[in-house]
Amino acid sequence: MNMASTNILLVDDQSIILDGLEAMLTQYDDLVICGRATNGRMAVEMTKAHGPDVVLMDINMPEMDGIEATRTILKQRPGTHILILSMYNNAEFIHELMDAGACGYVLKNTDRVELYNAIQLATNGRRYLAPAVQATLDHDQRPMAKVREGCAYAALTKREKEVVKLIMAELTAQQIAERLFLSKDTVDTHRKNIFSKLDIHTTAGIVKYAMERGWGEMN
Amino acid sequence: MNMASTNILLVDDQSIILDGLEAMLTQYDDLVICGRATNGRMAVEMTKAHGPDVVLMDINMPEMDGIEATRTILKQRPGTHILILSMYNNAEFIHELMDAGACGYVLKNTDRVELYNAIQLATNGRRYLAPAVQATLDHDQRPMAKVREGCAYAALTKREKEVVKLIMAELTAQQIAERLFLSKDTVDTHRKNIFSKLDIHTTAGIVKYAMERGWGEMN
DNA sequence: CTGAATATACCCTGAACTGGGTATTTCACA
DNA sequence: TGTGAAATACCCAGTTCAGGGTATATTCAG
Repeated sequence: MNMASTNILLVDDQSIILDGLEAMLTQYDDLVICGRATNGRMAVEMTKAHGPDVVLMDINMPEMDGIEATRTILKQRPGTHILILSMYNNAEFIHELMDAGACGYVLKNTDRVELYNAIQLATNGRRYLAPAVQATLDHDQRPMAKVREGCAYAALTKREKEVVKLIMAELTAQQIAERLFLSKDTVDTHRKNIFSKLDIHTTAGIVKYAMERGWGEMN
Repeated sequence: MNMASTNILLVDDQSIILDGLEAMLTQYDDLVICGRATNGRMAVEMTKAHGPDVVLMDINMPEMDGIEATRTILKQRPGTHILILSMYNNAEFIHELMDAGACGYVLKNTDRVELYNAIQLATNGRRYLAPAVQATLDHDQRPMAKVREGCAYAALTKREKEVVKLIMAELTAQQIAERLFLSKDTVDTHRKNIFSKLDIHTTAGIVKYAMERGWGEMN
């Protein structure tokens, strides 16, 4: 064999997508699905176990998201090529994943041909961004400092994440305080810190932000 | 042939999912993919053109969502069997789709076996709800009146939907008013009517609601 | 052990939201 | 033709939010 086949680890929390990807990709002779994971933690473990050439991974997942998983995987096996497959064309995601060392970013509304091409490029360590993703980066004229702040979502503390979840549950600061046995002022402080970290300034922004990251289904 | 094959129309706005479903389902000899649509309007047209036995359809789509599409399709071809494939296990969705006449409701985190079984049942006009979906219905103890109100989202007027979109864009009532050349009072009125129709009482609720319906990506 | 991050709590102020009304015009549909 | 829905606009009152501070324990990693 002049060309070794590419081992791919599929990572997505929706198994219908895993099934679909698997059925789609096994049509290509040079691709081998060496494993499937349904969250980031599992992806990290399976990468350690199977050493795939390419990890094709979603971002929004329970347990550990695709961004953290990317960082962790590349810390353990720097040679791994990680290709992100997300429904969100979002500047923060893209920046953060590229920083984390992901090899490419394609959208779920692309077709199989583009996906296959992206996988080929990823296999060879070449970078690929879907055209729409590249456009998002190009049109994102915010100063890098602002982008960085927006990227800080992973840096939300445990408590802050709890507050976000209760905000999404349509509770007021007062109600959140009661639920967490805190002062309303403390909840306000948390809220303010969240705003500051994410460079967001309204409740609507927080909820949108959280929903884009799949927090609507969690816990 | 003692058993005619089942013609299936696939409907989802993410073509990677269409590709995946197609690759997965063509493995079954008795299933034939007779068409693919990427939004509700297209689904309606293709149903008219191809007369599929089963329509396998997502809910969140641009142009026309899966709920409206279900109603329209069943008005035109009452014999069509519509199977919903959604990521959201949401009581309002389920109620509304069952009322609209959908044949079943499965989640995107189910596996290919369950999907195939659901398609078989749909083909024969039998109803199927994923276990988790059934559980959601069982645990939804709200009086039917409340559920009905929550189902009214399709009844949001054009203007109300515009307001929702601008709320999601993190604008205040004042800013929305300026954008739409309205009085701030009018925007407040719209907001109140939205709350009332959806049985929601906070901005967070509106945003969550809209995000669940895919309005985050639209327009 | 020490410094940074976290979590807690309070103050103040003005803007915005939420809920309760009422009322007019327009426009489609029966 | 008239009835109802949609869109517009206003009033009032109380609550909450959002942004600006400051401050004190506690925790945790280097």
